[in-house]
Amino acid sequence: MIARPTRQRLLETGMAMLLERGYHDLGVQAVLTEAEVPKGSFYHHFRSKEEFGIACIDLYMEAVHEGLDQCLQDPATPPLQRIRNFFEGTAEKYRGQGYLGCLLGGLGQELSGVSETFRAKVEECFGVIASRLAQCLAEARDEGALAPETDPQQLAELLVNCWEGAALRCRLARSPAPLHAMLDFYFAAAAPR
Amino acid sequence: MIARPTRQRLLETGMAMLLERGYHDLGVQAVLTEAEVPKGSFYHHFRSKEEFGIACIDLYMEAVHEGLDQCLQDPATPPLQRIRNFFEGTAEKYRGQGYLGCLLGGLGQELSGVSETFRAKVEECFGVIASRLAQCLAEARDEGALAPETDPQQLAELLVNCWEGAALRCRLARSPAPLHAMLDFYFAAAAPR
DNA sequence: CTGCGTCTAGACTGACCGGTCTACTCATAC
DNA sequence: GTATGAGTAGACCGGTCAGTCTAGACGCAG
Repeated sequence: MIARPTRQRLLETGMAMLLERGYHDLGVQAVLTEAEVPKGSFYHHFRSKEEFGIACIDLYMEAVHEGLDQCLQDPATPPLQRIRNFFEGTAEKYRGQGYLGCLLGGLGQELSGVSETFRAKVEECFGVIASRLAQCLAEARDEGALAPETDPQQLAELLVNCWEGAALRCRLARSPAPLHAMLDFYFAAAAPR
Repeated sequence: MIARPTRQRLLETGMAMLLERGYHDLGVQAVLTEAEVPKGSFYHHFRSKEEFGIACIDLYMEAVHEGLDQCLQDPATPPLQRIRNFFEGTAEKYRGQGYLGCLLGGLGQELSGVSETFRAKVEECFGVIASRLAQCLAEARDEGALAPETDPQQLAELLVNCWEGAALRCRLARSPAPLHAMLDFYFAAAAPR
């Protein structure tokens, strides 16, 4: 017996609640109540709240990778458009959550001054995402859709960072406008002159 | 008697500690210990922790406005360069704090899902900053340094948002590189083609 | 001097925190 | 049948939280 439902339910509930409330404002008990799981089960599946938080990030990243898989590997679409599709899809996801922004950005901001574990985790996640985008940007460059002297990794990091800024603002303003404005600017600027 | 020293010391201490630890991880007692102030004084000067947090943001904004005053009103410098100077100065400030990023971004991320007071406050602050930048961008446009069809307010909001993203990443990576990369990209892209 | 408001001082309160503990259920193995 | 171990159940623990309360220090007005 793997008791997948309980553990999975905890993670899904936790991921949603962490996005809304952040880490320190979210008590373990609140997750348990929401997921209708007793405390003993929680500490059976997770050694600590911190480990639980990290596991929630892992679950979040699974979804991100799925999105990247779906968008970035479509050979029928030009590489830059694939990237744009990925972010448009992400914006759509945000909409469904009430424009609460990105879990990585949220936990990264809140915890990176206080927990080396979370700081390193979130930083690593951003690096991984950027690397996948960079691959696609390199393709775009090789096809001539970007200037030949482009550094794909740096351009990808920049994209991720600006996206996170736009996601923060979308969270503050409860609006998708900052997301789309940022994408428009970025893709207009990245194209070779 | 205004007892400026105590109140001021609390705010300065609180501002620094909020930047590092965030709101919920920071106990009132920790601020008191650091500032060497007894609890009675704290609740004499502030009605609650929330009011204190807002006051810390106000103090932070005072410094931001000083920076804007210094940089944006220099008639000897072209408008776009003035803006760049402001952000370079801000990056320098971040360096002195160990690259902990921006207090507005930090508190905005952590609290906007949980406190309407803080959400509105931070959103307002970003709007104010963007408006001041927009004025300067309008000047730049009128001088021909930007395309005539530029919307200064939108371009300013974009700048603020992307800056916050870069500031988050600089906090995560403990490095100024994301800040400068973002500025390079922005100013290269904003110039008319 | 007395009286009063501002500010300092810190013990104290009740709620809630993360985490532990023991007891229990139940499916499977023998 | 009995034993085993994963998972459920929630009472309980020490510690910490934001906030309150009473007491006193200090400057000033009369």
